[in-house]
Formats: sequence, structure tokens, C-alpha cells
Amino acid sequence: MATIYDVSQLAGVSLATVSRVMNKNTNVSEKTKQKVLAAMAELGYRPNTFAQSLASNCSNSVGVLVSQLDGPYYGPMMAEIEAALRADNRHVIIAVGHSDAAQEIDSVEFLLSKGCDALILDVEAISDEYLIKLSQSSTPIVLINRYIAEISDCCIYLNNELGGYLATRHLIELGHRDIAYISGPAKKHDAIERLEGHKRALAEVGVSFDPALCFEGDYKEDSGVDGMNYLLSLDKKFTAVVCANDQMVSGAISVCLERGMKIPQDLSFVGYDNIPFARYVSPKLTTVNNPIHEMGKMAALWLLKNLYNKDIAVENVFEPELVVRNSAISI
Amino acid sequence: MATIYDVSQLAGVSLATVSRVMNKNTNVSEKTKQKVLAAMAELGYRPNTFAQSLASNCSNSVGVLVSQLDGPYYGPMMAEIEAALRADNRHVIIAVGHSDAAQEIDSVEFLLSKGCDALILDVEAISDEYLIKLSQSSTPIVLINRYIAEISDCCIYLNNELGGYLATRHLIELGHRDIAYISGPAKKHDAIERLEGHKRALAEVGVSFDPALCFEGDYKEDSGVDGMNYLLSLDKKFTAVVCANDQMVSGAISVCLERGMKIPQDLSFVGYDNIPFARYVSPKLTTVNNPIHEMGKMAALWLLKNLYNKDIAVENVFEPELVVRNSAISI
DNA sequence: CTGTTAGCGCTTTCAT
DNA sequence: ATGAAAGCGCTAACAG
Repeated sequence: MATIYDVSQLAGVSLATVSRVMNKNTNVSEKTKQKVLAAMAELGYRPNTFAQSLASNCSNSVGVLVSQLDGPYYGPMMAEIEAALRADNRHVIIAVGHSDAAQEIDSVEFLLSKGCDALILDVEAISDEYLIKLSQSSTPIVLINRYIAEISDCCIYLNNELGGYLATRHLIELGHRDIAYISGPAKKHDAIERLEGHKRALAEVGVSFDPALCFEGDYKEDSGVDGMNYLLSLDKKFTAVVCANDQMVSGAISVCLERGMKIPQDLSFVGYDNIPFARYVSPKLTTVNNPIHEMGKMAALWLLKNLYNKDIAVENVFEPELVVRNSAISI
Repeated sequence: MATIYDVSQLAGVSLATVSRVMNKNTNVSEKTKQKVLAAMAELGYRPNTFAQSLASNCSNSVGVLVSQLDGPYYGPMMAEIEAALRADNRHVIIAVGHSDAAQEIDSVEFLLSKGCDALILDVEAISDEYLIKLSQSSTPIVLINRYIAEISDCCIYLNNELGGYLATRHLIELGHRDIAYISGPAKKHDAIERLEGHKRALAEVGVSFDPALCFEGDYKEDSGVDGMNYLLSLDKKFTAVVCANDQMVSGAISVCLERGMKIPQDLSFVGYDNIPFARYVSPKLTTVNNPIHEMGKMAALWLLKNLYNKDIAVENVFEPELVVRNSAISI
């Protein structure tokens, strides 16, 4: 592998000059620059990133920590982050936290030990305190799907409460009053907020929230199955159910169909996230759009702006929107 | 940030000794080792990976190149790769090739320029020649979802032809003879092989393959929609359709349901890949299992064995299996 | 505009 | 078993 030294010899200049043309330093005459470029091409020169990182103390890499890689949720986000960073010749190192505090912290340490210039974190279990302290270290972080007042500037998040509100209000407008709810894990921020929105919509029309009609799932399809079986076993009337994410809706609907029920005729459903599959299942899901890919992109842009000094406008909070399809009809 | 020098001073030993304990070199007395370890802990020492990589010419990183990040397909694979490598303290750098030759090559160069120790590639558009030449360079590669005779040792792949055969034979056993087919892109190896298997199953019972009943899709849901609309517009009889992947089945089925057809009563479907959603859509999909996550894991193990000298048994070819659910019934 | 030189933090002979 | 010292390839003052 050719080194910067080989290039300098071939071009008949010094190491420093070669380094200057690589780093687009303007203080190089056009003529010298061309000589160097030619020499690089001839040798098939490729800079050694480790030497660069060691000398410059900048790795051009950003670590991305997500809860899981195998669901339908993080793919679009990762895709946007990769694309935005790649366009600027930075690379992304991935790590998975599995929604567990110990593993999340371990992953953060891991990414830090790999010399990332910055971290994009989608973490649920790590405490606010830890993150606040982390944000004060020399490695910048940006938080996706989480809002912490003390470090709000680096938080990119969705107005989850509003989404929960929109989902339930849609059903209310369709005439529903007895609405069941399958929520996400009670310890996750977004799950709590979505449920809050649901309650607000209910309260707005004077319907009291019935805890018995609320099942705590874990955002996976199977817990939608469990939740639906639970609700159906109840001796309670309900004409609609909102689920805190689309994966749980699909699980819930599959239970109903298996029991011979007609959806949405017998029961209306509203989901959350608008994952790609939502438009291909039957019935097509009425759901709340979660612009997770846009938030991923924004996180990358945030870094380009704050870490690599690009001139970019960033916004921190995203608004969810109701996507009306066929899983919910008027009573 | 503390350096190895600081540690050596605190422990009262030389740089070399500190380096030895970090690298688990045995030639260090237990006593000295403990002193060093204590010094490291006290300083919160974390080795600088760039200096390590520069000096040792080993980065402990592997590049993973996939076609896309936002489908349901690669997530499970990435998850396994990340987990296996992470367990051995290596990290993964991701890049996306978008199924385009130029972009795939660009991504390979990108990963190489980032100093990866090895590459795991799931590429479709890059030529065999390029890959063969690449495999002869100093950076080891392992190919997922692709078989190239000349470098078969580093290929981890599925017996796609058999999968295609199993899908169609299942329908034949159910009594179907008029079977339509929605294939993947004609230029992709796996799409071709799956179609071959379909043809073999047909030939086995003396049914001739009708090109008019075969639509070329692109593996995305929308092309399943297009394919179904095309087939339905034909003035041909068919009682079943096999799709080259589950995403296209879901698109195809959504068209039928929208037209008021009953699935599987009016038309049977068999898919391919067994993506997570296959068991939650209605009807639950009869499909061919594609152990993509196992192949991802195997690719990672292959590297651990061949690059990092772990003692692991690897297998190169995986066999698909039919998963019978509810989307196909006897005629 | 260009060259010289001192590191960046660690690994790895080679001595002892 | 331990230490001294020569790089690994590049960046960034500094000097001219």
C-alpha cells in the first residue's frame, strides 16, 4: 500500500504538500496540486485512516445505537443516517442496546472505545442523569425519540402525546366511545406519552378511562395477540381498539380474524408508526405516521452542523399525522 | 484521556509491559500485571484504537454491505452479524449498495478506505470477475446470498432453486396445475434460481411453463400489486400464484382483497423468505423459509474463524424449508 | 507557496 | 520477565 511518502517522492514534493492537497488546503499552487494528484492516481494511493485519525484526533465516524435491528422500525432510520453521513464521507458504526440499561450503557462505552466522533442514540433504559453527564463529555451526542429538558438542544423527538391523541380522537369522531387500548411497556417514555394522548382525547368528550380496557404490551406482534385475547376474554363492551404501535395492531387483528370476526365491521383499529407494511395488510391500517426516517436524517444533519460545521437548519421536534386507511370505520 | 504512558508511570513499569498486559501476552509476572491493571483502573484508561490499528495494522472492524437497510429482509441478518462480532469486541461498519453496480463498487471502496479488516458483502450487481479479483486482495471477503464457483469457500448462500421448487411443488400437491408466477428482477441470481425451481416442479408433473403467466417484479410490495393487476387482466385461468418473495405476495394479495376476492378460497398464494410479518398478515402466509439471519451469523463466524483464527465450524450452503400456513389450499 | 520536523498512542523487535 | 527504541502513516505548527 502506497503511503503519503511514496506520493511525495513521485511528485517531487514534501509530505506536507501532499497532506495539503488531501485536506483541500488552499495554499497549494494549481500546478503542484496537479502533480500530486497525478502521483496519487498513479500509485492508487489511499490514505490510511488510522494514521489520519491518530494525528488529527478525528475519525469521521459516528456511532449509532438502536434498541434492535430486526424489527420494521429502525431500518428506515438507519438508511437515512447512513445516506446522509456517507454523502459527507463519514461512516457509521452500529451497536444494539436491546432496550436494557446495562446493555445500552455497555454499547455506549463500546462505541466510545471505538473512537467515534459523535453518537446518535435511541435509548430507552438509560437514565436521564447518565445521558446528561454523557452530553457534557467531549463526544457530542444526539438523542432520537427522547426529550430531556436539560439537554433539549440535542434531542430529536416526536410529539408522541399528540399522536396518541389523534388516534383516539379519530375514533371518537367516528362515533366510538368504548375504546380499548393496547399500550407499549409502561416504563418507556413514548409508550407513556402515547397513552397520555389517548386519555386526553377521551377526557375531552367526557369519557372516563377504564384501566381494565387497557393492556400493557411490549411493542411486539405477539403482545398484540396477547392483548387482544385478554380484551376479548373480558366481559366488557368496546367497539374499537387503539394500539401503541402497528406491530401490535397486526397481532391483535390476526386474533380477531382467526375468531371469524370481520375487521373493521366488527371492531375498529387504529395503530401507530405507519410502518411500511401498514398499507399492505388487510385491512390497510389507519394509523399515526411516525416520521422516524426523517428524524434519523435530522440526527445526521444535526451532527453535520454541530460537529463538522456544515451550515444546515435543524429542527428538533416532529409532529405525527393521522393516516386514514381502512381499519377503522364509524360505529 | 490517559495514555499508555500515564499508565506505565503510575504502575512504575515500561510502555512495553503495559502493552503486554493489554494484549494478554503471557510473559508478564502476575504481580506486575496486577499493578498495571490497577493503574489502568485508577486512570480510567481506554486504549486509543487508532494508535492500535496504526501500529498493529488490524482494526477489528468489518464492513458490511447490504442492498438496502429499510426493508424487512436485512434487519435480522445485520442483527446476527452485529451480535456475533460484538461478542468478540469487533465492530461493524455499514454501507448500502442499492442494488446498483456503480454504487456497490463505490461502497466496497468506501469500506476498504475505512480500513476494515474484512468485508461481508450482499451484492447483486457487481460482476463475478470483480469479486474474484477482490477476494485475491489482502482484505478477506465473504459473500452472502451468492455463489461463485471460483471462490466458493467464501460464499454463504441459500439453495434458492430448491426453495422455488418446494413452493411450486406444494401447490401441485394441493392439486393446482395452472400456477402463475411473480418473479424477482431477471438480472438477480436468486430470482433466476427461484424461477428455475418453479419450472422444475412444473416439468416434473408434465406441466409446461407459460411465460404469459409470469410477471417480472422487483421484490418490492408495489411490484406485487402490479404483477397481480397484470395477471388478473389476462384472459387466462390460474388457481394459484407463487411470488419470489413475501413482500410481493402481500402486495398481490392486497389487490385481490380489494377486488373482493377471498384468499385462499379464490386463489392460493405461496411466498418466499418467511419474513417476520408473514405470520401476522391475513391469511397467514404459506412461504419458503429463508434462514437469512443464520446466514448472517455464519458469515460473522466465518470471519472469526478465517480472519481472527477462532476455532469454529462453518457451513456454506443453507437449505430452505416450506412453511405451511393458510394462504394456499387444495383446489 | 513549500519544506522540516515534532508528535499522535501504541506495537514490536531486540536487548538484557 | 522487563525495558529501550524504532517505527506505523499522517497532521500541523513553524520556518522560510
